[in-house]
Amino acid sequence: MTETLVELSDCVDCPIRHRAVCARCETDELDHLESIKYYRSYSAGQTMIWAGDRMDFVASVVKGVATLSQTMEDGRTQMVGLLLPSDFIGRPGREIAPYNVTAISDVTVCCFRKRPFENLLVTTPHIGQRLLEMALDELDAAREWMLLLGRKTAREKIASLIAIIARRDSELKAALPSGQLSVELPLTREAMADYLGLTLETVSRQVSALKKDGIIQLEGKRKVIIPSLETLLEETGDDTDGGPLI
Amino acid sequence: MTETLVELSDCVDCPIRHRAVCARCETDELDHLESIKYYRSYSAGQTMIWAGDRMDFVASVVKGVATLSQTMEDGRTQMVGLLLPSDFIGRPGREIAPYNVTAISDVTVCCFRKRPFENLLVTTPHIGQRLLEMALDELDAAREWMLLLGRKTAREKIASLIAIIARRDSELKAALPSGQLSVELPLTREAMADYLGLTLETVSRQVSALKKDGIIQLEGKRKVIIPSLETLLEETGDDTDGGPLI
DNA sequence: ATGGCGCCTTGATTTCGATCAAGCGTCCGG
DNA sequence: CCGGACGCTTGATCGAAATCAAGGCGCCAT
Repeated sequence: MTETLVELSDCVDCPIRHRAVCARCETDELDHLESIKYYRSYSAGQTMIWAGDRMDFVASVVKGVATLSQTMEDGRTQMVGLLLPSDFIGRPGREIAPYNVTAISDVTVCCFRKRPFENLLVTTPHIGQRLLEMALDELDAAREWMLLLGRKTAREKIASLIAIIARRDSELKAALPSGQLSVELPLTREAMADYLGLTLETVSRQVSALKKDGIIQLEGKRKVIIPSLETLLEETGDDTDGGPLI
Repeated sequence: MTETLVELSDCVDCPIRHRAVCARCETDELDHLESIKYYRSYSAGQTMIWAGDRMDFVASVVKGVATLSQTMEDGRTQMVGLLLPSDFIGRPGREIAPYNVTAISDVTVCCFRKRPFENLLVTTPHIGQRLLEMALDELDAAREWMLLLGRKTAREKIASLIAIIARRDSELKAALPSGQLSVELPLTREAMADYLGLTLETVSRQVSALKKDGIIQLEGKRKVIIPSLETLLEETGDDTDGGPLI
């Protein structure tokens, strides 16, 4: 479980160095972080944090995909966050976790003990600044998501999800999103349903429908080929220009 | 429109002084803010900012209620934020407004020119710290809202909305929320529908149903009397203990 | 190899909320 | 005083997604 962590023990070589909460830190600030950090790994399917748990750390996702979700007593669950490498877990000043965090694939996180991290937040403004930026980005994403949940049809929801994943994939690889591109869905049908506020049956049906209509092609259950991003975007219901919001 | 603003020209006497973005500022920091601020008023129903507009200011709501909303080409709209006194409008570093901001009642805002405000953000950490706190609070609210939009029934949505407004009302007045309490809905049925991802007809029907079932009483169209908060909370679908999340 | 399990698909039916439609009360301006 | 706009309610019908149900495929462990 805690296998080859030697390879990522050094902040300078960290794969998420430029996007995570530490992105703006100078070398000496990194040294402080280095001294309070430790790695932890979880295997696919494992619950990393239960809602209601006391949390004595905050963390950055280094590798893998995790979800943030809420569950009602009768079992209805809604995903409220999708955590990818460089995303932040936890909230400074908060004792009790309000959501479940679940590893969707094998996940490695870089943890900071909460108290020392909170102190750093006061002393090194670069961390707070970056954290604010990340929180505002998440807020934007949450609001786009709210439009999806409240007003989009099942088909539009599926198309939007595929587009969202494709977009993030392509900005990760810095690949130009023209022509035919393909995406590996990191989610099961059930997780997609929890993301979109649907049932897994509806997800399955709508994926099949998009395939039948030639909007997407499937390779196995998880790999999606997008012949034309244009066409896919038309199915999302969003503004067609898709101009990047600044 | 810009009538009696003399009365709120001084930060020290400001009604939102202790909750807004300036909450943590020292007297000298307030002086800086004072020098770049100006008030603006809007009347009920007026659109304050259009999505796509260039924004050269950020602002705090001082008085009244406004909404943040997104609209799709075909007219479907989803509210993504409800702005009450002390809430913040705009994002440092952003040029273009991504959402519509609409005054629901007569609204007064305290504006800061964007560039000077961004400079203050770097020089006075208290503002950035408070802004981070507010952003994280909004993120929590957005996530609760996502559960509502994705998984709750129409009846649960209505009950939740009334509970949310009642909660905020009572913490504003610091009134103890025991026994019978009453709430003035600041929203039309249509605005409630946009908040909840419903149609206005469904909102109307479910409000009537809650009334018929004795969960709430109505005084006029807008004033809601809650005989038992307990009973109302049972209708929201949320965890019954309702423990305050820290 | 075989049985079981996890993940997914597809079909039949039901249901909740959307849509279409009519009408009520209040406020406001002519 | 009247007409109309606005906000709201209620009824009838429709439809999209949920629910109920069955079965397929790939994979692992016995």
